Amino acid sequence: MTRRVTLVDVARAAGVSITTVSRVINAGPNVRIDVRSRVQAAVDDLGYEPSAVARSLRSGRDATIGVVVDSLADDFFATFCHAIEQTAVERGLAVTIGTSGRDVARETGLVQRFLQRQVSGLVLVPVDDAPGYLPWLRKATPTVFADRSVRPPGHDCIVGDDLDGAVQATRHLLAHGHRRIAFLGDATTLQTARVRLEGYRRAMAEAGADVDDRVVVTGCSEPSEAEVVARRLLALPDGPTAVFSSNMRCTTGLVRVLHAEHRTDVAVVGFGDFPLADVLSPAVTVVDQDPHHLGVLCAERLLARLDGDTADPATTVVPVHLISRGSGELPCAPS
Amino acid sequence: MTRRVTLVDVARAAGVSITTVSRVINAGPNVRIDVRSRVQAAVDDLGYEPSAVARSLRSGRDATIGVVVDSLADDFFATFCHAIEQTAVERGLAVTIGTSGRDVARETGLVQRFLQRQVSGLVLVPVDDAPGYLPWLRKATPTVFADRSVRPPGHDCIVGDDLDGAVQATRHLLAHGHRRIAFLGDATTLQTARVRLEGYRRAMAEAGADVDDRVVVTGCSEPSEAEVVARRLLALPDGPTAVFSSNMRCTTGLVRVLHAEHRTDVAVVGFGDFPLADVLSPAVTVVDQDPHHLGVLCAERLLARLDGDTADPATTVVPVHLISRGSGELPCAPS
DNA sequence: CGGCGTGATGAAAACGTTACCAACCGCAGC
DNA sequence: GCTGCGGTTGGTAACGTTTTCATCACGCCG
Repeated sequence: MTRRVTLVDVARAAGVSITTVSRVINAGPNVRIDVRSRVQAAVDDLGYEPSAVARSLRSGRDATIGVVVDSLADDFFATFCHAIEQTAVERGLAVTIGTSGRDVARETGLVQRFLQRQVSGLVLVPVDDAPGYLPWLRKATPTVFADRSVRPPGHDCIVGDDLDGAVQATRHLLAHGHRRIAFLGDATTLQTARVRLEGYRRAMAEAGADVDDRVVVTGCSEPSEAEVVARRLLALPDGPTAVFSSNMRCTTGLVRVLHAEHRTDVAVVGFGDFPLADVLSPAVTVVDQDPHHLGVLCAERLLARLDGDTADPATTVVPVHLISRGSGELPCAPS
Repeated sequence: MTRRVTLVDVARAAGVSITTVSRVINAGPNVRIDVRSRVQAAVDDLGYEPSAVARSLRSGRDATIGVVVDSLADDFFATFCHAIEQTAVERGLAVTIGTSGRDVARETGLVQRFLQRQVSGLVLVPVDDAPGYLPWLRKATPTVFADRSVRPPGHDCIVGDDLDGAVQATRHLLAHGHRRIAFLGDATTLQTARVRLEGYRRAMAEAGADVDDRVVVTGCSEPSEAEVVARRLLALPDGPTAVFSSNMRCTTGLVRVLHAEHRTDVAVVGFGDFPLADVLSPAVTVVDQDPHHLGVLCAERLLARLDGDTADPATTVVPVHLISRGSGELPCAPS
């Protein structure tokens, strides 16, 4: 276990002071060309690598951004994180990722640990609308909330247009003659789930269609739960002729059941695109959120803040758009 | 911008020395009960949070593990990372993720930066078999190589049984009467691609089946490339009756083309499971690698090393198994 | 010829923590 | 009463870097 090579070692080898070495490392000015090369030689020779930790301590900021998402096993969040990593690494920032599993306590713990780490910035997908850690980060660390916004206002948030997306999806099904449209969604403690339900109800009301609460199901957070619910819905005597599945996990569960039961008569629009949605039979019509774009926007906003952008924090609503592929255009079967 | 609360502040508030505060924070022994509570009160009062950076500098180790994968947008690696994060966070370790994009230079750069950060350990999916940075980390930082092994030996590697998986897949197709079996794979600079091709050739030879090099295609790293190749293969006058697609990206491209051209006569076995593979028509037979399990194994091996396990580094080969779903069991059409 | 900017260099003080060592107290044993 | 010891404390030196400030040599201008 050999000791780490430090500035002191390099300085000694080059016969200069550590200050000079530091200047060379950081391409600072005011170093004679011959000294510079002598130091550089010593650096290469000894295999010196600067200690990011010491730098962080000295500067008070870690060149890292912290990201908290629900889960990395979810294609949406994985793509989102990928976009952030891509954007951040270009700027020399590392990305530390934590998964909350939609658990408030875990999320809070992760944020706390990121702050202890003195990360330069945070990108958070909050489980709760009003996270308890909000006071902890007031002004201290630039933070961008993603996918779900937080209260009170005064924070940067970048979210998809959940309301409009849900309205579009529901209208689309209505336009194809459906009236008995089921809603499948996550727990309404989640903002996205709540807003999408609201959009669904709004579009239904607007069209004068009755909403039968028996076919409005919330609380499905895993595909397996969605499967159970989907089976139940399809087995109803006066079952729905169409389903608006308000998130990707529900959609995969639903699609799996439809496929297993060979039900090609039920129309489906899902919120959130997913790989191979176009290869299913029928291909699945979805409202696309573009997680990659969302990630890029979050990273860029954060980088701007790190660069000193002091504009008022704002909530950016990213438009979503419907991709017709077949499942959403199935006509309403005459009863 | 208020200054950070440090040990000094707490010490002053509690009327003790920073040493004592440090002891209280770390639940150290030899502190009188009343002093302990007085300090604790000051900590709570001032909202003191220990600086992870200072701790890292002092201890010489950052409570972080670095992970480098090809891409987070790939379901395999995303699930893999998720498993690592889950396992690591239980032990109080943060996870910093970098994506190499299968670029050796980027991979090397990421490793270098992780080392500068003095991460406690590394989990790497190496692009190259003999990474140039190997000497840099000799003994310094516990490292586990995942998915692809490295030379020379002497490192912990945890890989799937690519050879056996490829043999299984090819035999499976042979067993269903196919002789003209195409191979679709990534660039052979990648170990996995190379070994899987070897497994394919071995199984073909073993069965006495000819390998027509026109239907052996490597170099497809993206679904879009695989699509182009798949179209070409299917258009051949004496096209293959079956395809062994040696990675998930190829499989999605291939499946997309088969679906678009309504070719349900071509048998397919893919290497690497993917979401909804069971919902396609026909459902896709795959060799499953279980990325989650792989991630857990990597994390556990690394944690063991951090705990001082000094057993000889070893390469663990995780068995893979074939999941029959339909596409691999299509019989060979009589010509 | 002397004052003086200017460019190159070094010394030393942070950053916030932990760990070693010394100091101190009270009490038991001789 | 003195020694020794265990339980508590505090002082201080690291950890490796950046940054401020001082120093010094040099050449230019008045």
